[in-house]
Amino acid sequence: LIPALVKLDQHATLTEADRSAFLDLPVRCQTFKAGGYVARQGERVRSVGVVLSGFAYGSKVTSNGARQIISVHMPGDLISVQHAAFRKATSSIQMMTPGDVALISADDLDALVAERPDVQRAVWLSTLVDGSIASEWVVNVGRRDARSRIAHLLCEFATRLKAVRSDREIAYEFPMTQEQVGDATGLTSVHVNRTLQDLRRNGLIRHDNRTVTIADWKALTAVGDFQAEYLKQDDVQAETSRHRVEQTALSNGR
Amino acid sequence: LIPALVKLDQHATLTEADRSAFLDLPVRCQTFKAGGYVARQGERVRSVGVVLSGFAYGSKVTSNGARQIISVHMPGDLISVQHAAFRKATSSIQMMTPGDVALISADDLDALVAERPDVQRAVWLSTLVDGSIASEWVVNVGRRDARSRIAHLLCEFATRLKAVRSDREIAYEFPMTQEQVGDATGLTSVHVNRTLQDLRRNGLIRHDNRTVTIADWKALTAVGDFQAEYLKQDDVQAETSRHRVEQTALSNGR
DNA sequence: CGCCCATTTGACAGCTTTCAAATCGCGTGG
DNA sequence: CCACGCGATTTGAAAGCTGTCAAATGGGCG
Repeated sequence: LIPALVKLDQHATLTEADRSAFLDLPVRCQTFKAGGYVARQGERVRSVGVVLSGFAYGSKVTSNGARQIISVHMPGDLISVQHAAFRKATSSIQMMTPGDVALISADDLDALVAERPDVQRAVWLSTLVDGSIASEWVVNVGRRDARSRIAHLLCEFATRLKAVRSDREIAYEFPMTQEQVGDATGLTSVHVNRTLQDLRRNGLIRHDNRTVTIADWKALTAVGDFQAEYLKQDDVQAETSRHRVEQTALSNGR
Repeated sequence: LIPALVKLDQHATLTEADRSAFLDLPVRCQTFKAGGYVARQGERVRSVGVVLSGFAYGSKVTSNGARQIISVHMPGDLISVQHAAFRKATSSIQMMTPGDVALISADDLDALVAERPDVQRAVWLSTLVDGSIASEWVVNVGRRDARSRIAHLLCEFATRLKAVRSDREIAYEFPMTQEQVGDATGLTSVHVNRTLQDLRRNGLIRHDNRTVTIADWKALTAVGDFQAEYLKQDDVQAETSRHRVEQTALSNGR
């Protein structure tokens, strides 16, 4: 649970007791293959998840069979929190790549946060960031053309993966197929393909297989109309938090 | 703040002490005219709001000048919670109609929820519902055609306004201009106009001025691919909560 | 080496946008 | 009480971005 704790620690000031109480939560780790369901829309939900490795995504399917990806979850992210809160999955969550997810009983988490307001606040704020990302996605699919939508998605990934280093080429593992990019941006895989080629021809990105490299960050953020503020990842604070968290983890033998 | 308390009470079991502590929060009421800004994107935010009357909406503007409405807020809704949590507005919030908003200092709210985990949970869960709505909007603008998008929006309004009564025509005040409907659904006002006419010609709705009446709820939900579960408004519980809340309010003289 | 899934390509259709311009609705001032 | 003014609604024609439908190509894994 350490990667999740690092993220939580960014959002609230947790005490050592808070941190170890969180780390002491009983977890059930589960390994999924790509495409495996962590939750299915409509099902009863009894646990929240923490992505330990790999990528996951949330999606809904419309009555005419189209799929829309509504969220992407990276290692350390809490998933299914909204589902667990109401004990019902309002969307499906699947693995985008093979990976491991730690499952925490919703009852256990409820009990923990009822006892520890700062932990509750940290989890809460992490869900608020998820909401902020969702809002930006509404803008992305609602008001941007294909070039911008895809550019924006690539920028979001780079930022969330903390792959952005000033004045250097940015490269990262990009786990989505072109069809999934289409499902996330409200486009067809065919058009994603053509748009990706266009981005490549213009020297903004390169991509071979599963790795994307952003050749011109400034230009790509301009095309994608990307401002990172909505992700509000305070990296400085994250560094200090990681430090504190690792000490906690060591002292707890995890 | 009573309407907000009613909504919060749906999400957690609050004690009398919780309720009166919430109602005792210092508030500053402010009257806005239509179009007035409750918050501007990028600004520092020091308070959360409660819509007392009228409708509000959140929006973002893209670099090429297009506006996307990302949320609609109705009387009783908490607004700007995400902004207040990070003390910064990541979107603008404006009134859609003239109305009153109660402003609560973010510091005061932070202090309250730090003391009262159940209140924090209630506020948290209300923001999770907002997130659920935002996710559904991603689906709406990403994967549905104009007819469905608009039908879905009308269904969402009817449900959130609790205007749905079985086997009867549904009528409610609809505060959005066609341009705003376009901004919410990712369409142009011109196309919204044509699509509304289409919906009307097909006998699904009628609309004069600011009031919409849904002539065929079943058909409109089918066209809009609308399932109300994601709004998870438990009306039964809401009724009992309202009862409790009004007692609290009376005993506090509000 | 072969199968399967992801990527790529082409031609064409179609939903939505664009750009004006006309009309309507309604609050305001005369 | 009626004219005026401005924003909202309507309408038309044409352009455009994106989708659809196949079919070919490519790449990775058993």
